[in-house]
Amino acid sequence: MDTALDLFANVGYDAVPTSRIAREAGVSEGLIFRHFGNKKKLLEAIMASTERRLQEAFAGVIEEDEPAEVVRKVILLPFTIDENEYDFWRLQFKLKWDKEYYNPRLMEPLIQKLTVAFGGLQYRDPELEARFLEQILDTISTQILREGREAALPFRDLVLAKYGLQ
Amino acid sequence: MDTALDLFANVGYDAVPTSRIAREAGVSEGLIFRHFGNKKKLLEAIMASTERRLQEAFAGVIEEDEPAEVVRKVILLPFTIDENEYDFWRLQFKLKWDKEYYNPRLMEPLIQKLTVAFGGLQYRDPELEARFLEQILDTISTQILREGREAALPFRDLVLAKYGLQ
Amino acid sequence: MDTALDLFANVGYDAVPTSRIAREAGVSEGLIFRHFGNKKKLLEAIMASTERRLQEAFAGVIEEDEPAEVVRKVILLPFTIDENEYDFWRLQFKLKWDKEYYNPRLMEPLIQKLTVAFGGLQYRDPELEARFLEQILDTISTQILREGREAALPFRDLVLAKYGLQ
Amino acid sequence: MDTALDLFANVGYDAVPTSRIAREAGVSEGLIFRHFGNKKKLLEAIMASTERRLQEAFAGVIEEDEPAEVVRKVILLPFTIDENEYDFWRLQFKLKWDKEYYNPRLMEPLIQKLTVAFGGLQYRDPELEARFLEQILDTISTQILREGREAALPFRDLVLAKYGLQ
DNA sequence: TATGAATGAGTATTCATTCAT
DNA sequence: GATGAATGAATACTCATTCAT
Repeated sequence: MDTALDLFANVGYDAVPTSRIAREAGVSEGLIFRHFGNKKKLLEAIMASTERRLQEAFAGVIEEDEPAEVVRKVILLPFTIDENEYDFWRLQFKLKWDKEYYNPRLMEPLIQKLTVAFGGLQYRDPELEARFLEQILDTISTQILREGREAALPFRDLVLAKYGLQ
Repeated sequence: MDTALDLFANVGYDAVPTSRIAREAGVSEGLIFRHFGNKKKLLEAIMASTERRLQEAFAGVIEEDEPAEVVRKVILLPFTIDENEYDFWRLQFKLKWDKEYYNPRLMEPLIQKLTVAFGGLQYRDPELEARFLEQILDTISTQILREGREAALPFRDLVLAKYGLQ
Repeated sequence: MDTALDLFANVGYDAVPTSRIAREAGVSEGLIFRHFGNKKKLLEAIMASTERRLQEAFAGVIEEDEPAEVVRKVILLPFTIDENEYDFWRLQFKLKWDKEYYNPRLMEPLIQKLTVAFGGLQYRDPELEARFLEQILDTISTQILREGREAALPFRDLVLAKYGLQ
Repeated sequence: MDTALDLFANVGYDAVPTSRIAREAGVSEGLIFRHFGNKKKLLEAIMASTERRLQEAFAGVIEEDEPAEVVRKVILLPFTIDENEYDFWRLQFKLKWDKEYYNPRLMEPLIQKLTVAFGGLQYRDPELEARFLEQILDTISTQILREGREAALPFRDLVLAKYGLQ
């Protein structure tokens, strides 16, 4: 699964043959099918952890109750991703364009938490503001995944400033 | 090329066989290769118009000189895309994750125009602000391409308001 | 036809596409088919001159009547081939292994002339001797076509000596 | 490999599609590529045994030390080829015209053995004589492969007689 | 559990040939 | 007479999947 994740994320699901996954993983090609049934189910097995990983990532935000802190923690969220998980998130972003794997529902808990926070901070349209910040997060995450954490630091500070934080 | 663009954008370059492109285009498969040489060159032929299309899209902004108007026009830019070109831009966004086809240099003219504008508007770090707005553009464009123009209108107004416009 | 001869002889009939023949000949691919009908007939058009070329090559021998001179001239025959015709004969030799194009009848005039000559020279089995010398000719021709005229000179002298000539 | 050898030898490498090889061999086409990588490597796998087969064929000659016997055994060599190997040698002869597969070095051990033998027999230019006899071998082999063993017997006896043997 | 040989449907690409101009 | 766009059957090769061991 690690090898498949690496290849799916960096080469592409359709572009990578199961023979290559097997070779680079050092197992027989047959084993992949014995284990996962078929190539698509291998992808699904990898994607299955998405919900759990998101929950883990959101945990710190969800248990925070001070509105300004919620916003700050959300902005810092993309920088807390473990570098070992970059491939996983890269794959997520790539698959966003395949309707089949795009599930906007997964971000809802974060959106709701943010909506409450922006409500507390007296924003005119808290939900719109929440959805907008989520998009900015998306953008910053993309930059981190493509160019590395360092490259995104100026944006982080700019966004924090725009929300009157730090 | 139109058929290929449609399929590459909505199904995926690697996921779509040349036989399908030929069938849906109503030509023989051989013709594709006679004309473009190979599948990759067909993609490149499609992508070759990127620079020109971007220049056309940017034209209205580039010739504007009033700083606030520059910013406003940039924010409205994604809404000026012809719906016939949606497939083309969808393909662009999909291929962003393929290093081979990602060329950040293409956005530089817009970034520079915006930098000058934000300078004129007394922003503290005009270039950073320009690059940030470009990211927001990216976000809004993504939303338009995935959910349609209407869905992005609230964001447009929010962003305009944040920049003190309208 | 010149280009096709070159390519058939040096690359191979099946290995060379008509598109390449057309390109290297500087004509359109269509013209080949307009002119010759199909690829095989192009080959046959080239091969059609075989009989005439052989007759021309044999002419000097046929009109010779002195037995020893006949043998000598036959031995020297491979060295009289015009270098411009090497491709043609290379093609002949290559096609010898295709039953379809192998026509042993063509050598009969030479064999008969040699048989008479060896008869006059009191050889025990003139026809066998004639057929044997023809094979040696074949061998020397092969060497000339593959390594050049110079490389075959020692053999020529050896064979002349073996037949008590020069 | 047996089927491929048969077809390459009797139809031609370029003229025979891998699909036909697979069909006549009773295996799937994919297996050919799984096993040999590509068509050319299949040919090379067949040709790889050339050196060994030649050594086996030469063995009887190499261990002979009596000069006249060496010459006799060389002349008889083409008649000792197992009929099961005719396809293999036919392929060799066909490929002689492809520079890529023509390796004159392989005959050197035989040439050297013959050179020594002709030296012992007081021939004026032993090496030239050796190379000439090799050519005659080539001629006789060609005849055997094309017309069968019987057809070449008269030549065998003629050549033996010319070298004062039998 | 794990392998690796085997498969057959598919995939990009080639090629001889046709045809309208 | 000559072109070049177009074709479709074929061709080498790939790939997900199966299966006996």
